[in-house]
Amino acid sequence: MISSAYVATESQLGRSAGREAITRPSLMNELVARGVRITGQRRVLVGIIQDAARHLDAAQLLELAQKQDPEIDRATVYRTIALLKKLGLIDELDLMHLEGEKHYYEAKTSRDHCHIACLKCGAVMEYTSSSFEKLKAEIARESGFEIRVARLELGGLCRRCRKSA
Amino acid sequence: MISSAYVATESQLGRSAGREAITRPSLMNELVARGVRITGQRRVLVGIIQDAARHLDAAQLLELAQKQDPEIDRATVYRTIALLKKLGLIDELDLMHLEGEKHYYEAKTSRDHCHIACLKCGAVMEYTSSSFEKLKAEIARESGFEIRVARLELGGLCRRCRKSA
DNA sequence: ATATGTGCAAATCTTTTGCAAATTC
DNA sequence: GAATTTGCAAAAGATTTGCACATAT
Repeated sequence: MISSAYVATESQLGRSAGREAITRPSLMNELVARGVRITGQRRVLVGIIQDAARHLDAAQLLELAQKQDPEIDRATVYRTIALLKKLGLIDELDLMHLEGEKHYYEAKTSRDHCHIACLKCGAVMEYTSSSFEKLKAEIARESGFEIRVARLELGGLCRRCRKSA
Repeated sequence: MISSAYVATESQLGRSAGREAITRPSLMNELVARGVRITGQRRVLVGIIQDAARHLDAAQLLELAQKQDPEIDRATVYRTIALLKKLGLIDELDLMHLEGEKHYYEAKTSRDHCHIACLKCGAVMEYTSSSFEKLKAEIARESGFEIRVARLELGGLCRRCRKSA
């Protein structure tokens, strides 16, 4: 079993100097702004996703949610994820399928960022870069597509695992 | 149900002038070179993946394989995919989960490329760019990761669907 | 009051696994 | 002949769905 160590983002570490700040708009506010009906379950689930220190999959989200409201059902979790995804408020990740076929979720950030997962220890690092923005613009221009979602995921060996190999 | 129209790659269209050529090394040769045991089933499956005009999921691969050898089993398909993936000979894609949670496979190309899927009609376009290579190099440098696999997938509206919208 | 969301349980879909028989080197 | 691979059938894991009841506006 792979450990789920988690390497903080540059921005979390305050090392994003020189780059635009990354913000995560309030999911609740977004829902209200779009006239989405607010239920107790949605409050709980959205709150957890918003404040999560790491990427959660549906099962983990359910587990955390049930600590606040034991009645919350698996189905509600999936339905809420589907809603947020449809509204473009969360991003879905695979993290290179490090642990089975789960999907992981995170509140959408103001700028797209990529995820690098260590194939050995499972550490996940986030990375933002203006080069990524440029690449997306280039692809949009040359392909004629209007890009709605972008997902860049990388797998490899983190610094520590490279050394110990 | 989303149609699975498929927009050819630049390279397939011969529009890759000015860029390095994209090649798909022979999977069979690679297997032999690595001393992998060659079975009838592997010959069939690898041949289909190699020559596929579009990205196939496990079920489609099974279906095509059974036309050549009705005895081939689902399990063998998955085991072969796992083998090829482990050896780094194929890439796995989600195509933004346009149709459920399937995974799609393709023989690895000499250069990484990204996939843009139309969220409306399901068309998939491939795109290669030196900017992508540069971005990967930048990420590797700044993150300290040794990158083994890269997957860039985009979702949006293709030119045609933008117009008809 | 009415449309919408929820829990429950069962169903679906994709992928994996144990094991005896078959195949490859 | 020994090690590996296969088919089969069953299991596992993730996600979805129908439906009667509950809830938000």
